[in-house]
Amino acid sequence: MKELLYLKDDQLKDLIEKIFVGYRETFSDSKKILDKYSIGLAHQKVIHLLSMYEGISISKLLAKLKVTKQSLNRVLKDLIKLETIVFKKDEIDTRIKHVYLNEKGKKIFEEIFLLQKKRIYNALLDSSSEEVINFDKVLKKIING
Amino acid sequence: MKELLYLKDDQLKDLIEKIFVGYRETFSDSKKILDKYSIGLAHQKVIHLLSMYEGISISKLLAKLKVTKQSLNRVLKDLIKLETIVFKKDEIDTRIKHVYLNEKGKKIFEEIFLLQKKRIYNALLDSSSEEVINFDKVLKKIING
DNA sequence: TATAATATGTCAATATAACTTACCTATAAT
DNA sequence: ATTATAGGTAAGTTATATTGACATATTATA
Repeated sequence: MKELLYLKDDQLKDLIEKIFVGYRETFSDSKKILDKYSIGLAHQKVIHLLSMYEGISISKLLAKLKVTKQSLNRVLKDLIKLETIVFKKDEIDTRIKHVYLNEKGKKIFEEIFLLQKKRIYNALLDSSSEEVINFDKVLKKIING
Repeated sequence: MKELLYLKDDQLKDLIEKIFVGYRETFSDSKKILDKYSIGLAHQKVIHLLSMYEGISISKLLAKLKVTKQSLNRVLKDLIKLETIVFKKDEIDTRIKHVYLNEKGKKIFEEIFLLQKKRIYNALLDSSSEEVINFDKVLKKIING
């Protein structure tokens, strides 16, 4: 057991609180835009992933979100009603559905993202490239358990 | 506008996804313990803060959690029923209530924390002290907007 | 070809955590 | 005396998720 300060319980508690607050703040900046379209955090996350992974399949979306089919389906139905997403069947395996943002969906994502990214952008702008790289590195290690 | 790679939209999107996943994973490791005591994520967060800030007042808890009184009250009632917390009136201003974990509360927190901290601990153990310091630094900047 | 596995959809019921609006008491500060 | 602060509560609602069960279409495999 190393005796490093940052491996002590108090520091770990502090980091855990920061991870929570960081997440909460990062996903609350765009609330006004979500309200404008009568959607919520769950929809924002899906739109975000659709923007990152164009044509992602339903099962891969599920794996990334770690929610149930039923839960995702509600969100997708809302997004269809809002006319923001389209589906395309896989040409080889027609069981697979690929999901895409259409033009309206992309526009709404950009509105959300414009607000959401500000916080991160400013934090990174105010940091050295090494700080940023290390932030990313440690976060990745946390994720990969 | 700097032309740094990590300030590009794709990288910002990637970081935002990581912040979400990092949070979700960090707060899901202890689910089994929560189930054991029939409590949820909201209770875990309160217990966590009570462990960090012994004797914190209700209003300061509310400010840290950013939820409504009604929402916090439900959680506190559950924790009272579970016999994990106690209150002490402020000796000077008796309107203020200080909240503490009792022995049982502290024991349950340790059970939760033991599982939860593993992920963070291992990530930090696998990192240099500079990486950890930079992680903390950037996270703080994200929080402070 | 029959069977199993995969990808997706859906119904019903329930749980968790939060919200809004409104009103209340007690105490402290001005 | 009035206002502000700290906290509590009631009723109704919303957002997001769950479990369990069942259905369909398609692909892979024995």
